[in-house]
Amino acid sequence: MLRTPTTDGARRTRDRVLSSALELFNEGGTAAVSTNHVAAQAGISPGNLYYWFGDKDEIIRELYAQFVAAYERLWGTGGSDPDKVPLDLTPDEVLARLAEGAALTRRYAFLSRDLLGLLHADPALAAEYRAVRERRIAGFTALAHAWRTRGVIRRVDDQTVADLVRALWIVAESWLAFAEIDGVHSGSDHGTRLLRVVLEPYLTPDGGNADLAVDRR
Amino acid sequence: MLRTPTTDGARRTRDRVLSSALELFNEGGTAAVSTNHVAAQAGISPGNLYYWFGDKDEIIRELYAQFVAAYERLWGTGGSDPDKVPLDLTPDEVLARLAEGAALTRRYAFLSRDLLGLLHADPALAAEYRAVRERRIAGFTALAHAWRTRGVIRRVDDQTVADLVRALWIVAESWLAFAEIDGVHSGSDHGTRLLRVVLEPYLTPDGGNADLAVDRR
DNA sequence: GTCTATATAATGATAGAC
DNA sequence: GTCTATCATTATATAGAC
Repeated sequence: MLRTPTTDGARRTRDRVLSSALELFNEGGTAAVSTNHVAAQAGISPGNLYYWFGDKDEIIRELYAQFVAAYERLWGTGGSDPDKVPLDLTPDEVLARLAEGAALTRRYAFLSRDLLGLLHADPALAAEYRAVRERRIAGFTALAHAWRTRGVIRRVDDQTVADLVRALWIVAESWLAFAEIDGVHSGSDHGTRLLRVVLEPYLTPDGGNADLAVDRR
Repeated sequence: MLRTPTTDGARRTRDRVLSSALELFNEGGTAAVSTNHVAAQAGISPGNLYYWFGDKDEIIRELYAQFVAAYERLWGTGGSDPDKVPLDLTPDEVLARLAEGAALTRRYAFLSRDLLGLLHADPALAAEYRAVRERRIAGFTALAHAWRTRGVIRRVDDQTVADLVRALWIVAESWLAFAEIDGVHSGSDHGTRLLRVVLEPYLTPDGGNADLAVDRR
């Protein structure tokens, strides 16, 4: 509150609305939080909020876009195409990134709880979600296929790969909300454990470094 | 509408409120549906609805209770204790029941989308959910341990069993809402496939009928 | 850009007649 | 039990002054 020198002391209001909304949504859920609440939290008038956003759904969409951007920054090659998952990632590296992703999931916790309902109610958000999901599922599927070729995972058929990726996706998007219900909780490694229990049995014992796989344990 | 001979033409109104609410919730989500909408759909006055239910949350809780009752009917022994999962079930039988459960999940589709958010907003519902979940997780965990003892599943440690059961739980509760987002859809076997891809690799090749396990494929 | 003031509508909920 | 009537409250959204 001491600094606002830039030409656009402007846009800072918009950002404050977003961060206020995020905070309130995480606490009370999107259904219980009104634009008035958000404006109050941001320290502006309700009218001002409507100068920056058309309605509540637009705020939600923007927060979702922030989440997606952060997530793709986490997974992307860092290069030109932000949608491509690097095909040279090892399972351990993937699990490490998933652990980092847990922090993001926590930061946008309301999405874990409310997103499915919001998608059902807001076609615009649903369209955005579908587009993102399609790209990312494709990226992970490509990685899984690369792993299969290199013998990192077992030689399961394409349908199994597709199902596996989807199961992992569901767990990755939902584990936090389920964990919250239990009250007190383990660190972000709880999510990682759940993902690992799904992925791990598909990994070959040797990680693709030998031709003969023998049953482990 | 031709028959209402019983002394309580009474209670039928309550049931109509519940079925109307279920229908509207499944269509539009709990957030978008008000008690007024439900009353209109049920063909009664808003005031009358409040004769039968204290508020909207009470209707939701009742619908959740219906869902739970139906689910426990599906999984119970049929005997005295409805909470116990029969320990002699085979994996195939479990998957078969899961397929049946998919129909239930579809019937109460709004729960797949809204439940996590509702739990966060309604402590009473959350308490009920936790109690139910604890019993059922315990039941499935007991079954998994029985399987492990009989060699139906591999000899993984307790933590892995716990994580596996939780991962399956998450997928079972969420797959439908995720599938809905994609638009058109496969039958209820899509959910079964996702559950199978998680469970299947933990099964032993011989289902516990031999002492030596050899790697399959 | 931001505020104040306000319009409009919907919501949850109650009181009392039938 | 059920309805009609009604209320206080809240929400979204806009208009216009500053």
